[in-house]
Amino acid sequence: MRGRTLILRNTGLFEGIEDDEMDTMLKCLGAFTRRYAKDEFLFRRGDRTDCLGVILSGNVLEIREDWWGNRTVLADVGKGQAICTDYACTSDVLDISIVSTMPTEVMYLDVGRAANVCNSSCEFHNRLVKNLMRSLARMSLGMNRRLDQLSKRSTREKVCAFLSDQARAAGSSDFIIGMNRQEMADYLGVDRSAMSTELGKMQRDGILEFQRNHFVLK
Amino acid sequence: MRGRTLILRNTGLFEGIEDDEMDTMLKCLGAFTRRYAKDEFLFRRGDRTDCLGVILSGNVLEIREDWWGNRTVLADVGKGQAICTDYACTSDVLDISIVSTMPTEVMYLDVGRAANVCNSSCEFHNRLVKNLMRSLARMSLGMNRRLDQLSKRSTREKVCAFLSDQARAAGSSDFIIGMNRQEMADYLGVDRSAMSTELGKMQRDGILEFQRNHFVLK
DNA sequence: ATCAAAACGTTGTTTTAACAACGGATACGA
DNA sequence: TCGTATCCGTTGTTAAAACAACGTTTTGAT
Repeated sequence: MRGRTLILRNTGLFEGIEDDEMDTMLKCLGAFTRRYAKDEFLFRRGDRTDCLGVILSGNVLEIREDWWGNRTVLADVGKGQAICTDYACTSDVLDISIVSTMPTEVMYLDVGRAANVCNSSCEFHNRLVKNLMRSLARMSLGMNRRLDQLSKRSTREKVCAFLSDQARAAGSSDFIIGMNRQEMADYLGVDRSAMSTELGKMQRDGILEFQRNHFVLK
Repeated sequence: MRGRTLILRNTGLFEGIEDDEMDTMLKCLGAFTRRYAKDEFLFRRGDRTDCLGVILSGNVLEIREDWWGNRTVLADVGKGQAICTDYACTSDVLDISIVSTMPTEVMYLDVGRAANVCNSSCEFHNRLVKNLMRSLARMSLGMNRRLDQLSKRSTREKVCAFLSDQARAAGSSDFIIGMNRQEMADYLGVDRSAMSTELGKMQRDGILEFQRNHFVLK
């Protein structure tokens, strides 16, 4: 149970809650774990759930399928990350499917119970609710920034928005990014070589300087 | 106060809470209102707030500015809609500014208080917390869908993703959309005429049919 | 120190989308 | 009913991004 505690902490849901309170909390949340084989569906489009899941081990993919059956991998979720948080909070029907890519163990926590003050001595309940809200809000803020980047029309605009956010996150106009060019291009939905060319132009235009992953905005 | 009640209900935060309980709730949330003139800043980048705001009257814009000063209007927020929900929940510094476009009245609610069980008889507290979480999660789901659309490379893929979502929302492959072509194109970040051409091709390819705003996916 | 693989930037070519302009259809008010 | 404004689709043109291929630099393991 010690290993699990560490993984659960990674989700940010249990910040401010002592280790020795965790077991109580988990009971209070109706926690249970489930194992999946490789290539097993955890959820299919159309399902509902009141529980969010924390990946204890293994790996899953979130997949969306459009009307004509075209599939998109929305996210690659690994150890210590959560799934279904949004759906559990809204009680909405899932419009995605979730499938394992390897043997996977998931701990489920009932969100409905989290939002109800339980009868027992859960003075940490408020804390958990705040953590959950903060987690939801953080996701939302992150997506907002991503939307701002992706909604830009040109490669240059996307790059500008992306680098501005990186600079703000780093707290400086002089910073290092944790992605290589290919990852950055995929993230922005553009071609790697086209982006490389654009970065070159921007440097020549004098609005930034860079070598490899080290950028300075001007 | 009656008019306000109706507007506040529109936010979805007070679902399941009776009208005569509202005033108690509002006190409990430290509610207060503030008026702004036209072109006044409600918040500037770098500010913090513990309160979400509900627009009682008027209109505001959410604006993001990148490192080089390029401005983007992220959202146009009107009566009955909320601002700063995410920032209030995370206590993060705002990375956007919010400015009024006309005389505007805003009611602020302290999110921190919402997540704490108060001493008085607020049995509706849990309800409010659930509503707030649901609201956050709904925003998140909506943004996820939008991201799925915008992250597509080609116009056709974007249109496919968009129409699939519309169909799912309508619960049928035969549906009517509430946007005109220009709005739809802006939403997907593409050119209107290019999109129109693409829609024509898709119809010729037999994967959908449409007249005006009436679509049928095949 | 050497080698192989990965990462990056550059160039030329092809494909795609943006842009501009226009005509027909539709909606709406006078 | 007429006239006007809006909406929509189409076409030809221009601009931009994707694509493919390649040489250099960097990285990391042996």
